[in-house]
Amino acid sequence: MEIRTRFAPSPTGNLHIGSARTALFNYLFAKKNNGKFVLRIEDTDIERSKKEYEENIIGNLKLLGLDWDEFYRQSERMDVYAKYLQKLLDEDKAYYCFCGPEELEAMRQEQMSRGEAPKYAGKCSCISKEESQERIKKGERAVIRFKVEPKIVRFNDLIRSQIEFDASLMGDIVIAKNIKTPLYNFAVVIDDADMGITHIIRGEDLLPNTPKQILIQEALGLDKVKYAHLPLILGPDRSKMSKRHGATSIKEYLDQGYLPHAIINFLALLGWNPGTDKEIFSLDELIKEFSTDKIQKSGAVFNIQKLDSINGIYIRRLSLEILTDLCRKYAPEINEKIVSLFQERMKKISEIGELADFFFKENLDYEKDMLKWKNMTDQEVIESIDKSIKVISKIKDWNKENIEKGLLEEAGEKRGELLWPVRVALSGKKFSPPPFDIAEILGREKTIKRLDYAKSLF
RNA sequence: GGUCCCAUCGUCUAGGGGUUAGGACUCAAGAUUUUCAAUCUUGCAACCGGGGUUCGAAUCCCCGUGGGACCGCCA
Repeated sequence: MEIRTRFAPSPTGNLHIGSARTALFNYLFAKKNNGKFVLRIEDTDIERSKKEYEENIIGNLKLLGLDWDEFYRQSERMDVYAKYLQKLLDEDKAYYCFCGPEELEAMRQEQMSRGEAPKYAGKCSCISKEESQERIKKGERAVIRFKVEPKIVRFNDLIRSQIEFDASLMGDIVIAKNIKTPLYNFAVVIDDADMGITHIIRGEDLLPNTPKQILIQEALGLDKVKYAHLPLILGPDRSKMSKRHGATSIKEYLDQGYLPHAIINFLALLGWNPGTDKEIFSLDELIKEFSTDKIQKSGAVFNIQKLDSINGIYIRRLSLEILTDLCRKYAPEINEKIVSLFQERMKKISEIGELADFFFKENLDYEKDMLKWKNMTDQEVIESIDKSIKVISKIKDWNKENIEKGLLEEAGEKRGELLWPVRVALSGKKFSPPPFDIAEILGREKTIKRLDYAKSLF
């Protein structure tokens, strides 16, 4: 039988880092098994669903390389849900509930205060079909509740093995606001069956929904599905990662200059491992190596330093041409020559702006004391700069090899004393690529101009 | 509070009865550099606690403890 997985986000926000990993695992599992990966937009909540979020999710999924084989939108399938809803109603497996929100809330509070699990007591379950039809006709508002059978629901989770819930603790659940507006727990079950989904891979936060969905599935006589509940991605305080922990959407990381492949690689390692020491994987390699029994049971803290480190590796592997292209987003005037100086210094592409800014500034702004190597005196710095200017003026073929050769010869044993002031004069920074490389790109004229300026500070 | 899930360095993890408990990130030191980065070498650093089972437990079992998720007419 063909393996079919799905990623089913609701378009109520940009693609979340945790959702992206869920999508990735679904994708990997499907591809690994020569199956299909389905993307389904869960937009039954028209209030909260926004087109822009759907576009963000779709766009970022594509950027990450997680292409889907089939696409669905729940809002376009309302008639399907209505059909099944009616079936449940007809078979007395669901009923209309006329209880108002206030009434329900009061009941909840009371139960909570008694230390009980809040659940609907089933007040409206005995209203006859005729009566409820009449009341609805009269315009009374009613939701549809599913009759939850009080039994132990057991299922096998690919990651956690046997799990069981006592359904008698749940109460009858609301599955639709009305016949035309189904709710999450109902719509998923219909869709997963309808779309032939064989494996549901999703976040652990949905574990408590599973027994409800299984019960609905059984009531409708639909095919069973296999489950795999992924551990959550955690913030530094070990709670579910959320906005207060920092950036949570893929877009924010992309904007900061993290590479899609690096993000994928990092995400894969968050809660999964290949069982070997290998850590750098292409998407294809991940497909090859992926297996659910290597998925971790406990949550994984999102460690930005690890992401930085992986991103650095990917940046260093990029061709200069591609990297330069990417850098232009942050520094439009940049060229390959300059980028080459920073390729091994970047953790993320966005850093290029600050790293290379001194190439584009007319005047550098730095403390004059920065020009001093160790405890040089003012006089020594001036002499040192003079020497450098002299050497630089005489260089015939202007390239870094010759500049280096000339300066090094002049420096003799005292490299720091000669080279440090040049570095600062040319870059205005303490940390920079070698001054020879900078000088070469700057050109003789600008190089001397900057050295003159440095001298003028004294 | 109820239900469910989880537990190896600070973090991500390997290891599933006998290991000097391994790797990666971070951090520190060294080599290389005039600096930073990159690279290489070295180092610091962990089996939540208590009981069992066993010749032997990080590993199996039980009980604690700790952490988390969920308890919507959201998904």
